[in-house]
Amino acid sequence: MISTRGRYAVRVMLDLAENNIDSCIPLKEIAARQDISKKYLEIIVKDLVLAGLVVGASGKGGGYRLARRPEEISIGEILEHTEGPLAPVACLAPDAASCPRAGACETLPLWAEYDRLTHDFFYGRRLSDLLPEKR
Amino acid sequence: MISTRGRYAVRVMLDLAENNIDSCIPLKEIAARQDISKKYLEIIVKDLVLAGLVVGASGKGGGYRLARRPEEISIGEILEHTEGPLAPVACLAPDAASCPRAGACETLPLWAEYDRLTHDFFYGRRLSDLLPEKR
DNA sequence: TTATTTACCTATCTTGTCAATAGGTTTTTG
DNA sequence: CAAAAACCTATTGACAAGATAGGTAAATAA
Repeated sequence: MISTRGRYAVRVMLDLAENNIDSCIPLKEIAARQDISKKYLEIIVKDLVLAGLVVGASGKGGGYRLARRPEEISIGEILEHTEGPLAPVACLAPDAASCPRAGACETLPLWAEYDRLTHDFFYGRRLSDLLPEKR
Repeated sequence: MISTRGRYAVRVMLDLAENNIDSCIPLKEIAARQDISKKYLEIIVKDLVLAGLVVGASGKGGGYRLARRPEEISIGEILEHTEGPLAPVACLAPDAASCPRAGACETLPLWAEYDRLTHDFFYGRRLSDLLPEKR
């Protein structure tokens, strides 16, 4: 289940993509436009900055802007940096202590296949695909 | 993220499918074979009984058996009855108070598409597809 | 230079779910 | 009638989700 963190992150990124891509946009504006608590967004945007997806500028006239063009940002990236791994089961997460049953597990291939499906889906979509002109 | 409930449920169903499909198998045996706490499995199997996926028989010589043949049971059914809806985001869950933004939401179509993908994947797989002779 | 605006940082809180445990009651058969 | 099984209710501990609160540092416009 994709939580609000990931969903809000995508909405913030999309908001940045839609509103004057070159200048900085203060979080206050985004929060108002998206109707999300600014304080909560701060936590989420921090992850995006750390991931190198957006750039923040302090001080008056500051705000955030995309670090790359929307065509070069995949939804998968946004989700993994805010939600953690997209892996659908714990056994497939990168940090998973490998399960002792893994070798003989009859269900693991099923989860692995779904994992691939999920991964391909979200890394195959770019932020630009969500822009109004594309839809 | 698919939790242990759903994953254990699939393993129990598969265990039932592999071990003498017509007679009853006590949970004690399944728990030992799958190396899962019997007490925890009780909770999970209860959901499977309520869903009409397995049939329980009390008393000595009792146990559980599949209610239908493995070819007629989809993985999706098993998961939805033990985990709840497969919906990847809250806005798409059946009981969701419909979001006021839903009509204009630019990200909803993305989640909806992923929802379809997930649904089709798990309802397209049957328990029989996981049996060793199939793999 | 100073007030203002902004990002940035740390901590706390509440609620709910996950994963499991515990101890009992009822049902059925050998 | 005794054993073995399902079935039932309650509780627990740990952790994450979804925020909220209050402050510090940086940069600019006046």
